[in-house]
Amino acid sequence: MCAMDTADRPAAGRGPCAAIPAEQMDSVRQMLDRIGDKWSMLVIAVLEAGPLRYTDLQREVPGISQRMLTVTVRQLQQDGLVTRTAYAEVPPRVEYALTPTGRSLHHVVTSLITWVADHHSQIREHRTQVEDAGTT
Amino acid sequence: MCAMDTADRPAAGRGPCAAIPAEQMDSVRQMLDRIGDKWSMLVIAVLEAGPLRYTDLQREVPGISQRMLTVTVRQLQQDGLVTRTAYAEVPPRVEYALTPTGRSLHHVVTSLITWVADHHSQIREHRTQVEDAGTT
DNA sequence: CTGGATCCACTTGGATACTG
DNA sequence: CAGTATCCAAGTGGATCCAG
Repeated sequence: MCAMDTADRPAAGRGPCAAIPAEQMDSVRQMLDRIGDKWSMLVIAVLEAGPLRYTDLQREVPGISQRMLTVTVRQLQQDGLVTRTAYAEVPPRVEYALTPTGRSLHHVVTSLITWVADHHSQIREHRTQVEDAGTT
Repeated sequence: MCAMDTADRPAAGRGPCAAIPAEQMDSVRQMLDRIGDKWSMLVIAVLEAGPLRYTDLQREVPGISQRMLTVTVRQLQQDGLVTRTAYAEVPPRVEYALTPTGRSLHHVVTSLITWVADHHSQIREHRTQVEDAGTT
């Protein structure tokens, strides 16, 4: 897969499929601002196992504050990645679930988590090595 | 992986492998703070096509400021994702390239870009729909 | 050319308290 | 239970000037 088409390569002539088609560039950046923030990915990952209510969601994503949970799910809702279903019951119950679009993120989330699992120790190691090198 | 099985299920007790192993949870969050920031992914994506020098890098990532480019590449360097090679020439030349670890991110970057390409218009659409609904 | 350094606006995110 | 509102600290990121 060659990252979409080769519309134009104005920059240095670096082969047929240099990087991102540069039109996508901006879209990618925008979406990174959304799903690449501190919590969205985690919420999505957690919701992939099935719908969850507010409190459960907060418990499944350790460290998230009420504020950020609220903000995050509302954004994801606006983007059409999750749905919010409120049941008018005596103890209010609200359930969040992934939309098909949200579920389509599965592959991205999975590959990310897999990668992190494979490399995070290596990266932490390298980070301290660099610090130690400065001690010389 | 287990995060994708049994889509329907009561919310509460969700079994032993609900989503992320919860030890990974924190690692994933930390790494998201790194590679999920505004520019790292873009820089990595651009570098996948081959080494680039500072100025070229800045041109290939439209919108990035000098400061953020410097900050970003330095972080990626600390994490062992890119290398920085300075040539002691008359006009200083510095080249940045991916390390094997950095290259291992390829799959993540690719699936992300692909996903964005597939869904960003849909998301933008949904976002405006929500806004319009509020106008009612 | 390749940055480092500084100033500053804006955003993110946590803590807390309060509401339906 | 499921939020909302507010305050506040820290970080992000852009612009600009400066230096090797």
